[in-house]
Amino acid sequence: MPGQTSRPATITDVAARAGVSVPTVSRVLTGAARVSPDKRRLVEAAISELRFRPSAAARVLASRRSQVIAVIAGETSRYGYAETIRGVEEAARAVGYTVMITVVESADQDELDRAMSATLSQPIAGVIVLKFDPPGVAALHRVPADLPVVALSGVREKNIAQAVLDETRAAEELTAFLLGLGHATVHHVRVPPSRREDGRTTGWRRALRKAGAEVITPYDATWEPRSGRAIGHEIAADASVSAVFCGNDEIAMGVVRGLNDQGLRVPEDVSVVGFDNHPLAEMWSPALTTVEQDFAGMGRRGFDLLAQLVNGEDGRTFSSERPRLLVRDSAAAPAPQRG
Amino acid sequence: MPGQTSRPATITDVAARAGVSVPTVSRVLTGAARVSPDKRRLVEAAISELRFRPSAAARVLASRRSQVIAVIAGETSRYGYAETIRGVEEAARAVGYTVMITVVESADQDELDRAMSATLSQPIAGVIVLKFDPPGVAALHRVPADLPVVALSGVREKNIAQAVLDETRAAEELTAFLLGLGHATVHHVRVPPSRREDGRTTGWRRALRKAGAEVITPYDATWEPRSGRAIGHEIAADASVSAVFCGNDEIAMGVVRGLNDQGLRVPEDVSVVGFDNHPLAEMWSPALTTVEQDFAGMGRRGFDLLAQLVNGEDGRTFSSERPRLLVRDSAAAPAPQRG
DNA sequence: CCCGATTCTGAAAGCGCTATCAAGACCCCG
DNA sequence: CGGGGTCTTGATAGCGCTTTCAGAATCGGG
Repeated sequence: MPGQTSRPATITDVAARAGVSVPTVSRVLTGAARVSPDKRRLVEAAISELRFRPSAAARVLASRRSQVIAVIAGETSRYGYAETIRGVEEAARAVGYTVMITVVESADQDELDRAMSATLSQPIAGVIVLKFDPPGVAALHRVPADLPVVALSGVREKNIAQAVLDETRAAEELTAFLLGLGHATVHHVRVPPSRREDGRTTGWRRALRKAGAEVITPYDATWEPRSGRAIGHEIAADASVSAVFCGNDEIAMGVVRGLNDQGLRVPEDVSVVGFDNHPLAEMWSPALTTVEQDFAGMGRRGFDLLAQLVNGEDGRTFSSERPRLLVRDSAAAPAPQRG
Repeated sequence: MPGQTSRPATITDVAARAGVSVPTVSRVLTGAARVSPDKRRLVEAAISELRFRPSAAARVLASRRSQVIAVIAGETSRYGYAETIRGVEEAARAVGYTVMITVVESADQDELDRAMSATLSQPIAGVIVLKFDPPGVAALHRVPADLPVVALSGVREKNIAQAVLDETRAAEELTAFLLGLGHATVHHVRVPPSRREDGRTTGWRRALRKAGAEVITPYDATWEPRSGRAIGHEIAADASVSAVFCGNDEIAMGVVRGLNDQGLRVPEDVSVVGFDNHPLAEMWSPALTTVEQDFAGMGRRGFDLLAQLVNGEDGRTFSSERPRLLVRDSAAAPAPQRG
């Protein structure tokens, strides 16, 4: 058996081995046209004997179709990002697609182009952009117009195919919940926003307005939990704060820790709620009241939407998911001595 | 300006526009051979005017070289996995490579082949396997022999290029630290192991043996923090437990929470240490004593190693990283009334 | 038993690029 | 001023597959 370890088998080898023509092998590969059962059997046998694996590069070149999609994101490691990507990958894998990951760290044009060009020159069927942060937003604008693209984010927008997680409504519900507990107002610690104002902040503001509560300028946190801790220290020094809505659970945990550092108890002295339902949120002491965000689900739907676009189906559709409020132990009625 | 929105420009279009031959354009693209400055300028102008972006598919087909690597992992979302992948992507992007992600959920051969074949038929330069769990190990065995491959894991092995994070030593140090605090022995809660015995368990056992301490059968946790909490409940009921070494920080947080649920304090009643230095470990109350694992660094080195292999350089090398012990507040001398 | 309709199959032509090779241009030195 | 380099360039031939397109084979109905 010569050629065992030599170069990988090509479609020509398979055709020769099976005693058929190259196009016939191609036909059984793609399933595009009918092939008689006996030839099909011969071809399949040859394929497995030769351990033939079609070259995606050649395939793409000839067919002008690809089974790869690119995911462009400003981050990959934090909870929301990682889960979203997991959802995309899962849905993609289920239908034989592979996903490429490209991280865009900066919104600067040149850096962006450099980071994206390697990926965009790959043969990809479409792009999914995680529009969670400024680099994501910038990346979205630089995707070539001829490529199908789906944006994933927390806020709806026009003229673009997207899957969204309705942050605004979730934030509004959560804030209203806090207000319902009797807090005069709710302070907000926001995570780095993707635009002038993210959905979480909008929802929070909206709930406050509806209730006629005072809207206090939000604190700005980074993605690092320790930035939340520092803000917790600030908040501890301000006796007017009785309830805090944090942009995500990790920041909320930092805030709680910062409050504890200063001898304040949650929820007895200050109520704190998070966002996302991070796996550790329920482990935290006190268990964090938060709102669940189905990132993986958004990722899956985003892929499904992209698949539709790739197949030339309608694309202006978008799917929104209803968030679920998780009432746990970190929020309670306000303490009389604060605020 | 016709063809503005029509099909993307090809190298032929560029050549025509610049008034040179196709190979000349190719030469400025690849930088493989010298081109006179004036022709180079012409070509570059044509490229940017036409917004030409070379087709990676055609390139791969003609040159038999690819700028894409595949990362195969059993997971993508948990801390260690996500960080490792982040490191790989970072190093890859720095030199113009793109990374493809493939998740292998099961170690079952058929499922594995199905999940991997989509990726392996892509034109990839090499593969990085996260050998953290059984699916990862199984995947490693099914990578075609002709493809450069690097394994990433916590334990060294022979005959394979790999980047490792020396878990065994780290676990040994951490266990020895606990023993040094005066604990008679240290209990272990292990995360799903990648083989008969993972490095963390080995290091723990080794430290115990060296100290002549009793080796108690480990508790088995899943990757879910809540499994740690359940184990915390078990541990609370066993008064002989005074120190617990958890396979990772997330499990440790679960264990601490489980202990708290039963009215036990950490570290006053029981000492608990984690592993990895998860971003929330220092936020936790008490701040978790743990050992830092530079997953991203391992990912970067893994990529560098793979790049060497791809370039035909020696590959048996492997880089190991020295873990760093982080002593915080979750471990203390044993309480006299327990154990 | 003939003819058009239906399957199935193979020859040939690319897909967009790189690799090879040989030809032309230019240089230097004896 | 001729011979042997060194550079730069273009013609040509694929890379491994899919896609026409047309021919061969089979079938059914009148």
